[in-house]
Amino acid sequence: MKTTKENMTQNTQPYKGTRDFYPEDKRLQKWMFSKWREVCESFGYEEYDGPILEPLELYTSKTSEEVVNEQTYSFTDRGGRSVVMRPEMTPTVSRMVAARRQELGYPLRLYSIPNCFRYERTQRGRTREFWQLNADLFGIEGIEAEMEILLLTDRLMTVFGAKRNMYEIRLNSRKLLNSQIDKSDPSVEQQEVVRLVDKRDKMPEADFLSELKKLVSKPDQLLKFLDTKDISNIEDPAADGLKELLEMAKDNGMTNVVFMPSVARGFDYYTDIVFEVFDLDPENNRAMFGGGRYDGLVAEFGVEPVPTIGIAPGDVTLQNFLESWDLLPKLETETNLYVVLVGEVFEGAQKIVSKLRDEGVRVAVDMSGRKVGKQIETAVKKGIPYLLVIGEEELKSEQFKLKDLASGEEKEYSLERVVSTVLAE
RNA sequence: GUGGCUGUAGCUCAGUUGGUUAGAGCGCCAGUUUGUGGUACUGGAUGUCGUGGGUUCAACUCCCAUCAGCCACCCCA
Repeated sequence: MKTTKENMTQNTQPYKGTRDFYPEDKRLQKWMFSKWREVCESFGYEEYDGPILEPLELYTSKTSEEVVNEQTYSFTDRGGRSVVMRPEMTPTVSRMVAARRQELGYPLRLYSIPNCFRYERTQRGRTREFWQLNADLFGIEGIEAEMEILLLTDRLMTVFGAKRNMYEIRLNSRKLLNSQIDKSDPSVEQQEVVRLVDKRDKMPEADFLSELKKLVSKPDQLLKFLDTKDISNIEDPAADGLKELLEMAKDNGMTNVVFMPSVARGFDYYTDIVFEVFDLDPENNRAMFGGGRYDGLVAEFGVEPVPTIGIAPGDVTLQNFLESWDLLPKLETETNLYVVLVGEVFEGAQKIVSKLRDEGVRVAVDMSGRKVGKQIETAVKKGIPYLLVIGEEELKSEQFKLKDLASGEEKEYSLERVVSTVLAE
């Protein structure tokens, strides 16, 4: 059978919206995830995981309608069940908490880094498979939970080298927003107004106003609220928590936490405090990720409610952020030593190599039989820092030529010195 | 789902008002007498010009469709 060029290109491309992770890409991902883990664990969050596949019902009435109806990868399994590949993690973790509602200790701190799938048109910052950190705090009703999540969010940015002038944490409250909507018109459908408010910055102001007038008979009260910059001007009991939270954030030196009445978030399950982390780079001015309180979700599984607040930063948006602020590190290969073989010494060299591995050196052996120059080129290409030459002479003398590939320096060492030199870095 | 832009070697691109053997740089491979790379020199491979159809004596260049990528909207990580 003839393989056509067309087939070749199709076969080597990853499926639309997914990414192949070659070693240099995977290194970056591992680096980001390890930072996420480091920060979460420093707050006492424990890692969990759940299945990629979930029954469709898990998402109906929990996630936003559009996400469930139009953006899921779904299929019917051989038993006739509707199955989806998880578009987000929150329903899964809520299900898990509900299942062991009584035996889990509260406050319960959980985090996970799941890959999620959404059938969407791809664009900057948006793929069809993505990873997101989900960190959730269960069992605390008070504003202290929000405060912890804000501190966590802040660290999740600064751990990557982000400065406070690079991003802003914008706070609002669904409860407050709904209360303000009620005041302007008690009969109005809150959810629709919330959605409209969420879109305000992205549409012409005139359109926003005319849309708003369709939904609210007396929009002036609401507009006044939306244009409020200083929360202390708002006299509404629903704003109390927010005021307290802003005060606490300020006391903790978080100068980039602000009140933003237009922040609403798309998911239906949020109940009170919501927030978004904004990239302040004018070239990439957008919400990177958000979070908020969703006190009702666990109770959807028929158990007593568990107050919950969580955040979910994504890998793609984070990477865009780090790129635009030049915060991506140069990551090197995990391998620290490349062994060049000269002559028929493969078997003899294995004993040396095993000793090196026993000492914790990560060694790759070139058994290609190519000339030394070619073997060195390969080591350089892979970015391996050290090179060890093993031939008949070395096996006899037990003295080895260790080459520092960056400087080009080469020295004769005993195996012991090889180990200590290579691991010194 | 809606709209805009783009699609020529692995990568970045050039390719004249359609004209007959499609180019450059980088990269890649090989060699410069066989145990040492990153410089230099020499040589080499690679593309049915995203795919399919149409117009034409002739298409990489024009038209249509399709796929893919990018960007914005929608939604959201």
